[in-house]
Amino acid sequence: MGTRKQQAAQTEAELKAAAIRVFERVGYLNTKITDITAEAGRATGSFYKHFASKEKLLESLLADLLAEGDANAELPSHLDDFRDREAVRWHVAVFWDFYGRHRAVMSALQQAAIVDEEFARRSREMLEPDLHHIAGHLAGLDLPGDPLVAASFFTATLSSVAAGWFAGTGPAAGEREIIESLTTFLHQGLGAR
Amino acid sequence: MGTRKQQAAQTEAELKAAAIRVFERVGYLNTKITDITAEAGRATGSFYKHFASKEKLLESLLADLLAEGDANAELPSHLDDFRDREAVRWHVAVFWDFYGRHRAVMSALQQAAIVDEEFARRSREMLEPDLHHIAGHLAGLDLPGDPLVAASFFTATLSSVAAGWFAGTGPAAGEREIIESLTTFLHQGLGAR
DNA sequence: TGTACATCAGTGAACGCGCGTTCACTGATGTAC
DNA sequence: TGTACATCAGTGAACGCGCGTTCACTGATGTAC
Repeated sequence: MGTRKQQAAQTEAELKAAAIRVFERVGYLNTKITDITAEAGRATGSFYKHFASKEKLLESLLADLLAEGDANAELPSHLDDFRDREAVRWHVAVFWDFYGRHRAVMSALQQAAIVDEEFARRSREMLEPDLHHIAGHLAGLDLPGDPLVAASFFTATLSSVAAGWFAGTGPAAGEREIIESLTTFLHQGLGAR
Repeated sequence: MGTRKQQAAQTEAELKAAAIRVFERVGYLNTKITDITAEAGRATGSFYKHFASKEKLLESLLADLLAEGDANAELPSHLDDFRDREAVRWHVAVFWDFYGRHRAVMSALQQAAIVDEEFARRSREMLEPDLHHIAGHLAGLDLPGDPLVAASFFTATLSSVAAGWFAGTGPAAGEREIIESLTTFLHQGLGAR
């Protein structure tokens, strides 16, 4: 009964896990195929039995991540009125948690987008629903401008602060503190009174 | 009289200018030495008469940029109280203008920092005075947290929005509109009342 | 249940491409007398 | 001012390293009878 397939699936999973560890250590762009196979304790050729290229591996990791993202979207209806500070805080915290658990893949995607037009396009497409989702929470606020522009400020700030904090290049502050400050910053920035 | 040195300086300047054009077209990380020399209409070997490597070329471009930055710092004492929206607007506009004129080098530096620890360190050091400079303008505001944290939100938002806008990946909005909206967003976010 | 053959994950040495870097050479500018 | 030699920016073909990708091979699992 499928021992062979199971073994293969196992190896594939180990390669993915190894890739994530290597990404965390040296970054996606600096990662060689042999770094990944060495980290997983496998032969070089093994990689190509599972992935056609480093890009395809990243696509596979992205698919895992999107699967979880979709599951998130199924969550019980969340707070959706950004006049309410608590609604902003909830969104910040959820994003923060997601970013933290997937920081290696998130930053790998950003790095891939820099070098590869196809990933850039895809990343933009991935984030667009998010942008409209956020824009949809802004009714009733005294916005600093067009709702989509305001929403883009929100997501730009959120992701660049999260990226900096998880990469250790941001200000030296605790996670709770950052989330609270960021919430206030965003809530007020969007024109809450 | 120094015709030879002048010629050499001229060629070096042309190589730099060509590099900037190539960076704008394909990005720093995707740029090959031969792309630069071809763009400048020179032979491959010519590059190495002027720069030891692509990194050294970028350092040279960075030096030019820092020279201008220092000149900026000499400007007549500017508005420095961020309770005043006009002071925020001034900083946003100056940064925006600077980023716009040097977008190729700015994004090249960001890309280099991703792949090269040395550039990452240097970029951080370069931005730290800025951070403290901004933090120094925040007295009297009802800040969302620690002054350095608030200042880092300010610079993170500013540079990621500028990067997105100049790369054409941000929201489709006019320059004036973005600057005004961003000013309001930042001003309010920092706790102005 | 046993035997003979097929399939396939995994191996790691070898191959080859892309590209950074070098180097012998050229011809023009600079220097010495 | 002229001549002979030195210097040096610029050239582009050649070299060689790093690394992605392939491929013939192995041995274990699956299948047929």
